[in-house]
Amino acid sequence: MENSAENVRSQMRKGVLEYCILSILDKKEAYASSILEELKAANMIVVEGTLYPLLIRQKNQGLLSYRWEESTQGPPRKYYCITEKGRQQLGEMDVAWQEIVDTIRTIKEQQI
Amino acid sequence: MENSAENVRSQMRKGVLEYCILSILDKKEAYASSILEELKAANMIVVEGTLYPLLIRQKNQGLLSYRWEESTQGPPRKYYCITEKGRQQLGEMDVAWQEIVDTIRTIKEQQI
DNA sequence: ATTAGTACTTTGCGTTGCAAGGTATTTGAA
DNA sequence: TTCAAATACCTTGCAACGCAAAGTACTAAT
Repeated sequence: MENSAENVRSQMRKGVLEYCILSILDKKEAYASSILEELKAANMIVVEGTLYPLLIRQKNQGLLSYRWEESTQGPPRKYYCITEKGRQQLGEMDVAWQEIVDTIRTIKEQQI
Repeated sequence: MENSAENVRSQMRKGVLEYCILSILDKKEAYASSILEELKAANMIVVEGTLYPLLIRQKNQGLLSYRWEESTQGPPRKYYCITEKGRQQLGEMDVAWQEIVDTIRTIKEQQI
């Protein structure tokens, strides 16, 4: 129930994940498995059961769109790409993220 | 259902709040209302219904302890203070937070 | 035909933040 | 004395989110 170290990381990931997805798709379109790899490379471990529903949510909110593309090795892939509305939201998230970073710094800096 | 800007901030707060509380109490003991004020001053808006259960959770996990103290103006206050276990957890959170900040930077930096 | 690999999806659970409403104590004015 | 305002703590019900686990489907190679 209490894995401490890993649980701490898991909790902090909440809310930042959506921001990561939009940031990744802002660079270039990608399908779920490739997004998973990029997150893993950036040290942000996420599992399928987390990512897929998130992509669907963001699509339903109009932040993403997708198209199917055949693959030479396996089933077709669902390539997601960010929409105009998604870019707008990403802009808000950039601001929100900077605010949170500043907030933590403020709280920490008052230490003597 | 979708307040965008405010909702974005609310989501990002998740998981970081516990970190903020421990950081604040690592400096000096405090009671709920004063913690609320410090969070507000640091631009991290939180409401009572969020903070009280959180303090109780952290106390039940052994991260915090408390003592009652009379007030000259109003009902007695519950002063919380961080425990040794709480300091340990705070150390882990410091690491986890730095990792997340680095992760976001990594993802963002690859942009051209 | 069967297995392995890749990719997408769903279900059920526990945790968390929040809105809203509630309880209790003290002080000061009517 | 009584009532309102201020301060402080607590609880309930809801919705959102991450995750473990299990499921579906397509392709290629054995």
